[in-house]
Amino acid sequence: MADIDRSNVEAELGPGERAPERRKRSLLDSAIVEFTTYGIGGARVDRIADRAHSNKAMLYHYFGSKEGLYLAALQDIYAGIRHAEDRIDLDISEPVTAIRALIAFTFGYYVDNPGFVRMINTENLHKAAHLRTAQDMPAINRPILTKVAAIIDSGVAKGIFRPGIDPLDLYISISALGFTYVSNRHTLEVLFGRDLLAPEFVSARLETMTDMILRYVAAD
Amino acid sequence: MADIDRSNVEAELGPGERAPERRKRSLLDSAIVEFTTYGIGGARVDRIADRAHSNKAMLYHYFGSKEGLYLAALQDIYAGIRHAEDRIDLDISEPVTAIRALIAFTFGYYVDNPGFVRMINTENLHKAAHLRTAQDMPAINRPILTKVAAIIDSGVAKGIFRPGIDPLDLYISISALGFTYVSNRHTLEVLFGRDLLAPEFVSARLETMTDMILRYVAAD
Amino acid sequence: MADIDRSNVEAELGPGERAPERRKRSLLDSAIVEFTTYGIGGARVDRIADRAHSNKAMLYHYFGSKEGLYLAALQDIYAGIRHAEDRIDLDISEPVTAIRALIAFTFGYYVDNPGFVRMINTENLHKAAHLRTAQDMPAINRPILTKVAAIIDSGVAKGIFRPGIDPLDLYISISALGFTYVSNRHTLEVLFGRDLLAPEFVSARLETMTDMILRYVAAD
Amino acid sequence: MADIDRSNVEAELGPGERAPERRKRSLLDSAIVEFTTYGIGGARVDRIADRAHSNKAMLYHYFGSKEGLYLAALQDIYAGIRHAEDRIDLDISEPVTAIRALIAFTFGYYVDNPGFVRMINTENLHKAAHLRTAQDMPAINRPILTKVAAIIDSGVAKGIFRPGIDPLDLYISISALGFTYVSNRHTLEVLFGRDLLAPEFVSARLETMTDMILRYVAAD
DNA sequence: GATGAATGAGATTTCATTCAT
DNA sequence: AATGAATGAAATCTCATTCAT
Repeated sequence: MADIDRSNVEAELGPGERAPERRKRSLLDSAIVEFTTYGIGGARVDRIADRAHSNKAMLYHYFGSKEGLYLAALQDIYAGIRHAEDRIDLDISEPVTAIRALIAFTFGYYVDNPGFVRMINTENLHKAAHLRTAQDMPAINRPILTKVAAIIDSGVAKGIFRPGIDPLDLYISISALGFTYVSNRHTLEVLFGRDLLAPEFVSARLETMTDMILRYVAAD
Repeated sequence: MADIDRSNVEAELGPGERAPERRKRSLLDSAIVEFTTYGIGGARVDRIADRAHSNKAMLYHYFGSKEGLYLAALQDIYAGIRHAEDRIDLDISEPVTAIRALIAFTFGYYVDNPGFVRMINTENLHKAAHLRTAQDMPAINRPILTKVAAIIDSGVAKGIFRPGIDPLDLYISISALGFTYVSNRHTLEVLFGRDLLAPEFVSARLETMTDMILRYVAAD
Repeated sequence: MADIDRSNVEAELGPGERAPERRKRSLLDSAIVEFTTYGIGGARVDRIADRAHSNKAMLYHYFGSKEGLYLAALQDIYAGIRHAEDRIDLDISEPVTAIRALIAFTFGYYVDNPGFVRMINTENLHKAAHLRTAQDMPAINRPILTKVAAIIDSGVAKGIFRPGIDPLDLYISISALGFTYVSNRHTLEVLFGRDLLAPEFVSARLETMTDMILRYVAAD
Repeated sequence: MADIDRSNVEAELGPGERAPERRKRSLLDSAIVEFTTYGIGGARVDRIADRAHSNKAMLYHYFGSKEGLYLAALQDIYAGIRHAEDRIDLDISEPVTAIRALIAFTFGYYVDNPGFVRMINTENLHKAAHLRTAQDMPAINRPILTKVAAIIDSGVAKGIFRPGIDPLDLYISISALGFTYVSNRHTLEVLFGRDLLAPEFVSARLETMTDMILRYVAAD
């Protein structure tokens, strides 16, 4: 599955891992591909089982239903980005550098994990009905907001960022500039004839994003 | 169908419209709701026919297949925004005002037409396979790029915008800042607990977007 | 379907009957055979559809689910005996003759409609869970009790039956003497080596039953 | 398993019983509950194993297949009643007392062992196909017929019973009056609104049965 | 002997599409 | 043009049985 970087998750299982965990893992990976390719209604449990070199009975044994599998896949997707976010190394005392790193990480994650982007879109088409049933999502996602706030505060304290910027609003802007670029690249390509994921355009995009955010937060 | 503003499309039919056109219209409207709610694979032709107070045989008579109906719905969605874009009144000689108007229109269209946003997402999940088969999409979409370019050129000529800004890149930024906000509002709400479509947040968002774009294009 | 006499039910449909009613009828008949042969859990919707020269989709269209079909079959079975009971011609003024006729009818119905007997058994194995959901069963079944009571009262008034006999208790006795004979005939045959449904044993049984009931109700 | 009185069967195992016997015993008990609740087709080996606090592999180890387990359960059920019948203490020289005791035992066994009743019904729904494969059923069941015949003969000899009564026919009548009462109590309750197993109705039923049989056999 | 994991075959149910009128 | 009925194909889900340890 080229689409999705699973190395962080696999790493949680040591050499003592039991086979069932590997089974579940490969079913989950297969499910993510399937759900993000065909949507929930279009996904086929047969294909999911086959792609995982497993069988439908196992899938139902572990996840109960197609919907249960989707929910597990969704939570896995969020666990993946949370895990990655925890590892970003930000030097808060250098707010410009820190915000550059955050932008680069965020955009990079979207570019490297199109499955993540597709899963978020799929879940939004369902009005987040499944995510709503998951536990503690706000708690899990608070850390990233805390990081953004710390960077803003540091920049304001140093007099290089202007005050009054809302952390969530800024985070949404950072996310949006990269997310739509990746998410809508297929229709944009048809409409405007540009292959947005060509390396030169990806790096140009990162530059635009960074430039735009830095100018936005800069003290006048 | 509260979700989707069809007034512009309906307006194309005059008082002399024939009943079949109304049939097709209501099937299309129903299809858009269905496809954007359940995805292509999850959409049910029964529900589409019922919601349109029509029947499946009519649907097949007019659109040939579920896929044909989807394609028609997709083209209808794009016809809607093109139609709206044609009507924006931009005074190119006032580039700041013009770009403000363009941002407001773009964001407003997404907020007012969630069906549009959902359809774009659905089509991107399918890697734009259907849009690719539609004729002349680039030609149809060139006008909006031309407008952006004209605004940039005017601003640069006046010395208030900096040179070197790529029109498509700028347009993607404008679109992205609003699109993800609307598109991902459900998951964002669950993750961060803020109702993004509450009026005060919508207007705050427009302000952020405008501020961000204007600072980005401004000559130093 | 040799097992079940459907002539009374079929008769309700006149020459103006619509095809769908015939479809439902043959699905019901097939279902009764299937459920009484294999039980609810052992019944196969494939076989039901095939036996009715129909298809599974129709079955689901009309009855919603296997369980829904079972419920419809159960109600049909009870409608059948109620219908037949309504037609028994009893001369209350001749209580001995009347009770003979009632016993003969009851036993005869069990012998002629083994599907009825099997369905009752199946439903009792399920603790009447489905029958409980059907509407107005007590109301539908009151007429037979009223008949038994009228016969008893007439006999008592004439001084040939003894007083104090509970109608329901008597009806259960009449039913039981024939029901178990039909219902348990297979195990009884294996255990005791007698083919209970051989004509001579059937008529002997009717004689025993009649004798037993008449001696039981007789004034001393 | 409140339903089924297993004390007599358990008693066959002495204090020296080995664990495997207890395993088989609890699998059998669980199987009887399962088969009589859901029928053969509806029974689930998973549930049987779980209810016995055992596992499916054990079940297959001991009984070979679901069908084999059913057969074992069926034979166990018959062994239970045969065992109990062997213990009835009948004083043949007092035929009225003896027949009263036989009636009371028979009805009591049905009331106390609903699992027995349900199993007989289940097997009859399958046309006794399994019982037929069991060895020597007629031989095993002859003793009860012998007892009935002895009582009749004694009564006739004493001039208090009339001659010409067929022992099997009489036994079927005794059985039937109680069996249907227990077997069909669920549907009867729905149809006629009486809780037949309430103690007062159970004892009234025994009285009716006894009265009916005694009047039937009485010399005129 | 004992057990959790695994699976092929088959069950129920659904659905896009077509037909008859 | 319009519609309810019909259906083959395929979907989701289940289950008796076997395997590996």
